[in-house]
Order: sequence, then structure tokens, then C-alpha cells
Amino acid sequence: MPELPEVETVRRGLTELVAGSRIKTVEVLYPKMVNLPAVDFEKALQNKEIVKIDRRGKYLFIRINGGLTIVSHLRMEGKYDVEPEGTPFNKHTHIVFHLTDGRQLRYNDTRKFGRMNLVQTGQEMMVAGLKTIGPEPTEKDLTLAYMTKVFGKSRKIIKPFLLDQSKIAGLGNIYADEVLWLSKINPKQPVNTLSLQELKRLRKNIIDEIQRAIAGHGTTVHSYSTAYGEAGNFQNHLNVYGHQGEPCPRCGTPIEKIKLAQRGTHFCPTCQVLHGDHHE
DNA sequence: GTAACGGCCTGTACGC
DNA sequence: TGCGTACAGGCCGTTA
Repeated sequence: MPELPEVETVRRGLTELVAGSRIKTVEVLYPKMVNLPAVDFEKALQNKEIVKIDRRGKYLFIRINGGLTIVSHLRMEGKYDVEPEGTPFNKHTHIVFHLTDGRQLRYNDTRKFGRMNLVQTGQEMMVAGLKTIGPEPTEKDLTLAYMTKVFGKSRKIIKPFLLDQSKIAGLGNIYADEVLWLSKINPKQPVNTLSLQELKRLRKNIIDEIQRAIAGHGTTVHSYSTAYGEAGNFQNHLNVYGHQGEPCPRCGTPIEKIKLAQRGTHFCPTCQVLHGDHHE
């Protein structure tokens, strides 16, 4: 499931592969995937150039000359592939960009959860989800001042809070579990009971873990792969996600898996102990 | 304003 | 073997 590091890896891959390429025609095979009538989407992009690819949180902004932007969200299993014209479509190919150089940029998505919104450049932040998106998990944007303010006033528990893109952009189910384990925070801990020390630790671990995962080209689980068709390798660095029943790398206690807010949640019951309110 | 939940999808794992 | 069912999960829209 692509989270920020995987989406960033895709962004870099697409930049290398198709930035500067010209679109001859577009085929929308699954109309529900786009925000416009399929014909309008196809016509608007005909004979346009892919200028560059930006990213915000888990959203890709594919910049098209003439003032257009495709806002692309991969959701669970979306991925881009570049293939020579004539190669048979994958069973889950839903959108095809025929390029003038004889290649095709294809969007494949097993579960059809992904979406593409074609908007005027400058209007991309009006797309649902981007209107309320939180800060990027970086040293510069995710300040401690922001965290103490926003975390201090929520009574939600921390795990689903971290998945809320309006609080922090880019974390998904895998990295949420990983950063809580790294920070020794119980996934059920109410957000407004986190101590200043815990917030500092959590902030540092979020920023560092995302950077490490980007450096490792993302995590490969299920069908995710980069635009190069290569697998990321960060899954080898996961400590708790998917490791239920295995010993905690820190203390040896078996990792538990529970369900919180409909999401599978992995944690160490010894290292990540629920505690009371600190009242700082 | 915030929080909770159903729905969107299909492949995989499991029980009988 | 084959069938049915539960489950995986990011995000939106709706409801409380």
C-alpha cells in the first residue's frame, strides 16, 4: 500500500521516465477513476506534454503544459508502468497514456481504488483530501510547536490519529505502526495524554523513518513496485508490521496484532505500555 | 467543529 | 476440488 515514501519513489521514477514526454492520446478504460467524463479527460490531455511531477502527501501532481495538473492518488494498489506500444494490457490496466515516442504510460490498479482528478494548475488544493491536508513529515514542516498544539487538543487514540491525513500528511498503516514502536508509544494511548518527551520522540521518529524509507525506495508489500518495475527494499527494515507472533527486536516479547478503528495494528505489549495522563 | 462508520474493489486465505 | 465467506485497507461521503 503506497504511503509517502512509495509515492515519492514513484514520483522520482516517473520524472526520470516520462517528464518531457508528449502525450499523443489517452484511453480511459474505467471511467469511474477520473473526475471528468472520460471523453473530456481524454481530449483535454491530447497532444500535451508532461512537464514535471510534484507530490504532496500521498498525492502526485502530474504537471501538463497549458496549465493543467493531474492529481493522482494510488490509494491501495495503484501503480504506473511504462511499456512499449503493442505490449498486451495487464488485466488491471485502467488508464493508458499513449506517448509520441512509441511508449505507453499505464495506470494499473487491482482494486480500482485509485483516482485521477484533472484540474487547472493552481486549483489542485481544491481536490477533496487536499483541502484539509496536514504538514509534510519533515523537519521544516512538522514543527514541535504544531505537534504540541494539535496533539494537545485531541482525545482520539494515537494510531488512528496518525492515519488522519489532515493531522500529518503521508503516514499509512505500516509506518504508523513502525513509528509508534520506535517511539515506545502504545497505539491506544490518547493523543492528549502524550508527554512532551513522547511528542519529541514521535516527531523525530516520524521524520527519520520516512527519510530512511525514501532512501530505501519504499516498502514492498503485496503488489507494490516502483515505476521502474523494481521492488523497494524497506520491508526488510520493518520491526512490527506483519511480524505478529515474532519476537520484538528490542525485548523479545511476541509482537501482538489487534484491530483499532478497523485497521490491523501491530505493537509490542512490553515496550509500548499504555500510561496515564501526564498533565504537563 | 470532530468523530465514527459504510462503501468502494478484488485477490487471497481459510473453513467446510 | 470447489464453493462461500472473511479479510486486507485509504479515503470520501454521510450521519451523529
